[in-house]
Amino acid sequence: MASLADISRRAGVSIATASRVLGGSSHPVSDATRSRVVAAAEELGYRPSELARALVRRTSRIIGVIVGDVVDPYFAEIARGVDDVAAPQGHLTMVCNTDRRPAAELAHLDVLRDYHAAGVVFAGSGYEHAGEDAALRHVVEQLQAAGAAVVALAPRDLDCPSVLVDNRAAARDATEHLLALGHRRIAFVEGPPGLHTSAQRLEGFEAAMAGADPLRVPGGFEFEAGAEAAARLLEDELPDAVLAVNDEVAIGLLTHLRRAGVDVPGRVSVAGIDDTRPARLVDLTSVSLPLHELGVAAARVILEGAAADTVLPHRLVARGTTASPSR
Amino acid sequence: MASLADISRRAGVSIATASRVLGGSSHPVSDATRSRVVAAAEELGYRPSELARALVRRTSRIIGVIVGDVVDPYFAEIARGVDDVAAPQGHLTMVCNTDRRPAAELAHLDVLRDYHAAGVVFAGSGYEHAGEDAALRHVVEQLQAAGAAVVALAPRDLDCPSVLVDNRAAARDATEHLLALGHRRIAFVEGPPGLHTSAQRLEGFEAAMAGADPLRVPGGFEFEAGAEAAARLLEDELPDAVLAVNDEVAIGLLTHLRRAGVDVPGRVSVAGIDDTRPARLVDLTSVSLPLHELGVAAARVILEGAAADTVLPHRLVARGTTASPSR
DNA sequence: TTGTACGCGTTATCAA
DNA sequence: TTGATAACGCGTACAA
Repeated sequence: MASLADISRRAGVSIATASRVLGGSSHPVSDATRSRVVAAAEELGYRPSELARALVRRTSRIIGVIVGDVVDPYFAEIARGVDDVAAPQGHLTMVCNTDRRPAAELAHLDVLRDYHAAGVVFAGSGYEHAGEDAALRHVVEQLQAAGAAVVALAPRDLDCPSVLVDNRAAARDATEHLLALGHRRIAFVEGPPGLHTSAQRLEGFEAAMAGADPLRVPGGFEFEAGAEAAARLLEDELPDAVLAVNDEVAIGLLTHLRRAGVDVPGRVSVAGIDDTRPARLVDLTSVSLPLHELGVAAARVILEGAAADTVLPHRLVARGTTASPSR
Repeated sequence: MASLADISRRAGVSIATASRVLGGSSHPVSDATRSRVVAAAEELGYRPSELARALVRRTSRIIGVIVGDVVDPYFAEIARGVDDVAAPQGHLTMVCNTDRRPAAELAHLDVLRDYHAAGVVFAGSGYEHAGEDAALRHVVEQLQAAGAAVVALAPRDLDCPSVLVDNRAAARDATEHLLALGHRRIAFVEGPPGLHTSAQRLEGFEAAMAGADPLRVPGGFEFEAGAEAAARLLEDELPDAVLAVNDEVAIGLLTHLRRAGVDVPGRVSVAGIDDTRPARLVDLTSVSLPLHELGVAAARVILEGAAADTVLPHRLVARGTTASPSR
């Protein structure tokens, strides 16, 4: 690979001038030499070393996206949004899988710092009173001290800008949809305990159910949790409707109920939150969250210094799994 | 951030010795000084700069995964597999989204080269007679010349090791499943034209249908293509069964058929290939491909020099969308 | 307008 | 066993 030294030699100029024209410096260079340098670079197929550049500039063009699981469409959509604005600007998106383990998160953050990442996006929510919090805050501070922009796309106990959705309102809207259809006995399948997002969605549900008869079932964020919740629900008396903390769980629930011969939405209505692609596949009523936009916004905050601390809008999408009680 | 120089000063040794103990060199260092260096590093929270290290070693610990779309579970599973072995070894996984455009692929490869990536994984298939081929081969050669390991997980006209699945056999197995159920008029919804994978799956279908009555419908790799294929099928006489080039298309087909009031599998059987998570969600018969393992294998080839040019096994998974013709 | 020379943080070669 | 010192490839203050 041709280096600046090669170019300068070939163009008969100093390494500094070569750097100035090729690095897009504002330092004046005569048109004559400029074109000579450009020609030489062209001929040798010059490409600046991002490594060397990052070393001296003290910041690379790497953006890390911390996700719980790339395979989860919630995170994939966000990652896609980040990459859609980062890639055209020559930045590289590092999708860091934490497998939903705080320790893995920490490890990834370390590596990101070692590469002098330009920015870090926390795609998922943090835990309330997490033990790793001190260590986490420490790395984040180091990252920021090194000039990296850190953005959170879900509630986290971190001192950084954020772009959020209103989880409480999302859950409330979904619950009100169910109420408006005429349901009264509504169950909520909860998310993983301790997660901010879980708590907020539960709050939204309970707020909307004030006065009514709120039922709570433990759950999680994954398909299996939905299936288990369905089993539990089937043991007791079935409610009129169920709102799950997210689509994944709602689909697990839906699948299990239907396999057990329960008519959805005839006997029970089912709704989720997130509106990821699978929701559309099974015609699930859900609350559409601007996931791709969340990623786009995060990238803009990092690369263009866009304003942060905003809340993006969501909207309910009524589909075939919710209906008025049949009588 | 503390550098080697800081450590060496604090421990009262030269930069060289500090590097030797902290960099895990085999060069002998007395236990006394070694512990002094370790202590100093501990106190200052030393972390080697991956950037500087990569610059001198001429290779970074970055692995690029070229995918058509991270949101597509096919690619997400592969990326996850790569990361699952790369992360524990301190390597960073760069998921590069090409949006299925060869030009974007090229751009990403350029950047990967500029960062001296340790390896590149091509997750998706290449096009037959693609115009970008010359440029592509060129970058790949440069990458390899720079010491990067390149691995393809689908047929590509590239001079590099590969870990594959047998697409022909996968399509054949699915077709034979349909035949074994008693279907004769079977349609195949094709993939994007020109893609190797599309061609191979079609071949497998036609091979199995030798003698029978093969029907072909143009398609693609996405949900919408399945819906359109369903519309087209509904115009003419419906076949007994349909095999789609992948799950995504099969699900589009399934959804559209059912919305049109067609009984699946009562009237028509539907099957896909890939067995991504959505297939399980809608109880779709499919051919399970070892996607995660593909990613794992690629990472092992890159990081551990594992043997390549292997073919991983697949297996048919019969579910609720296929059944014998009812009469 | 151009060039010299130093620094970024490592690794590696060669002496001592 | 330890230490100078030269790369690696680039940006940039300073000098010319």
